[in-house]
Amino acid sequence: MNIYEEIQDAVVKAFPTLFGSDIISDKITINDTPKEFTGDITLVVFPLLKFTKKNPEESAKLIGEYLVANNSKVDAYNIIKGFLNLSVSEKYWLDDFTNSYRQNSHEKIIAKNETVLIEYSSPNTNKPLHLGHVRNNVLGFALAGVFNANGYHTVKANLINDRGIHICKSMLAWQKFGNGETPQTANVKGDKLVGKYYVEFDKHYKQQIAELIASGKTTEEAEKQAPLILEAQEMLVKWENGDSQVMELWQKMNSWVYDGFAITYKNLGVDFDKIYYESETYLLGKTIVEEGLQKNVFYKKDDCSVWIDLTADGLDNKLVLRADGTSVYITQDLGTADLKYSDFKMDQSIYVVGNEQDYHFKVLKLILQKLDRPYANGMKHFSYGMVDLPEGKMKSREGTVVDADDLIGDMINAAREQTEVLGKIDDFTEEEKTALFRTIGLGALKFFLLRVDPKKRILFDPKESIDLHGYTGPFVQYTYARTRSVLRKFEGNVNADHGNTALHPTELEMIKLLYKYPIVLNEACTEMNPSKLIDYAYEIAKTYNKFYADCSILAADKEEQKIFRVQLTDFTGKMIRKCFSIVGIEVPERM
RNA sequence: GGUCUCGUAGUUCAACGGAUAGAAUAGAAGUUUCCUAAACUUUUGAUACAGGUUCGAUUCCUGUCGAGACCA
Repeated sequence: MNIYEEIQDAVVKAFPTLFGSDIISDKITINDTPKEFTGDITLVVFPLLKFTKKNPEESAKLIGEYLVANNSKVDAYNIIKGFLNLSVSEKYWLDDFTNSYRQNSHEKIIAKNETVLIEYSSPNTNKPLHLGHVRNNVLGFALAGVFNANGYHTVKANLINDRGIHICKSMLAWQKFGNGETPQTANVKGDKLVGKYYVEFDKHYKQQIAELIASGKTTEEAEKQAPLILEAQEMLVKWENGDSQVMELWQKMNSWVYDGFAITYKNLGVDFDKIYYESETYLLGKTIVEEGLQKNVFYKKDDCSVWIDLTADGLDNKLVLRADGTSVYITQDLGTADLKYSDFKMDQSIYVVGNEQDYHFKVLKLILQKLDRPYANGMKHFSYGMVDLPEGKMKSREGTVVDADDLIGDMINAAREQTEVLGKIDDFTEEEKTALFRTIGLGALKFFLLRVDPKKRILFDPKESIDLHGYTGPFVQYTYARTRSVLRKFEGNVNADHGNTALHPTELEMIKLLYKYPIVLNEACTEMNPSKLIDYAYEIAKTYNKFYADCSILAADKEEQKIFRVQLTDFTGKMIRKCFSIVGIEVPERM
């Protein structure tokens, strides 16, 4: 039990004796005391007045006196307006630090017997990954890390959209304009090559539309009748019928893309436990449609299309199978959901997908609930905001995207430039340097993407490079490197007894901050928000740097003081490393 | 047109309904015989607008204006 919970409990227990009435713990609001006031923990008294039947000051006084008298951890109290500020004894904080340091951890994570499946990334195989995917990947990986650190068994899944009309577009364009070009002959990554033909398709398609409009067609007619789109549709039909030539082309081009993706994933440092392919799951949904018709959850229109009426739930009628019997997106998702459950029997199934699909996932969950799927209630849409450019949304077709590989490369170069100017690592080998620049560049990128509330959209200006100073990954990494440097120079036993030295205010602040780790870790999980850990790691780094400036560590006056400060340094470094490792950011020993 | 998000310093982000709205960056001014100055210290600067609920509203409700997404 942490100190916040302990005080809350104590207040609940005190109520009958103090005021002759009961109180439920929900009514008790406990905050950290703002820095400008004396105290550590603040109890807001206003909500309790109904139960104390006394004025704020008197109620606060009684509670304060009780806590000081009955709880050895509470040293003193003061009252300002309706706020009861409690001071926790320095001994409590110090003892907690000492114990945690010995056990090398603050946490007592209880393994939960629950499986959480996290689906993220989920790319299309007709184009390379861009910044939007990078946010998805970084978030998905971090979220899995958060659940894992909280004791859940996690499965990271990637559902690859490897079929459909968009794939046929790039296949067709390559066939028509490619002259047999391959990643080897063109010397580009496979996903880049395929993406090039996707753009190529669109270029020619637009040209044909323009020609048709010039010859008197409406825009709508032109879009439907352009020869290229008709050919692509024909190719899709052939694909669905298993035409051997089309299948061969499809397999060849997809394998190029997978080779390219593998490189990008590796550079990003993300991975997966299970990969699903839509080409293997898209048919499964159709049997569920049959089932839904039998259960009268779905209904069939005269044209044989199948629908579900969700108006009673505040949504619309939604198509689940087209009149020609082909699947729509949601049909495939129904099938994949069943497959995931039969594979992993997960308790929670989290979809890391952009907020543009909020409606889609509401519908998906509702349908599966109506079909009595046991996993339906455990489905969650981790809905994150889009990454927008100053000009607006990124569009692959129009080439207005920030390419993932380019971005990673740019970040690593920026890290290289800034590091070399400082000249601190001239003794590094080339390999060590390369690894360091990668650590810093990716650290900056991931931190940038993770520091924001996932639900909010991010504005990214490619002209302004991602910062390496201030509230950034490298700032925290630098602080870690500092702690390591101190540890390298310290000659002595880190595990020696530090005694009970009087603490400098910044030291105390540091200990209190470190104390919060389990609370933050839990919060990041229940709120599904990795940015909580990012923010926490930053706070630790900031406070440590202040401590570093305020207090001399290795040249401390007394030996016990030195040992304490070295231990604080060690623990801080380990904490930074732990937080960062959970969300997928590396830390360097030197930088 | 319908549904759903979102409007906080010049800019990018914080703030379970709690105290004097925090950071970073940009701007101004400082800190290096000493553990890594990618650091530290000081300083300027914001809740779109109008109502309502509340002891208390950036937060909840209503309307206006503005941005975005989805559904046709």
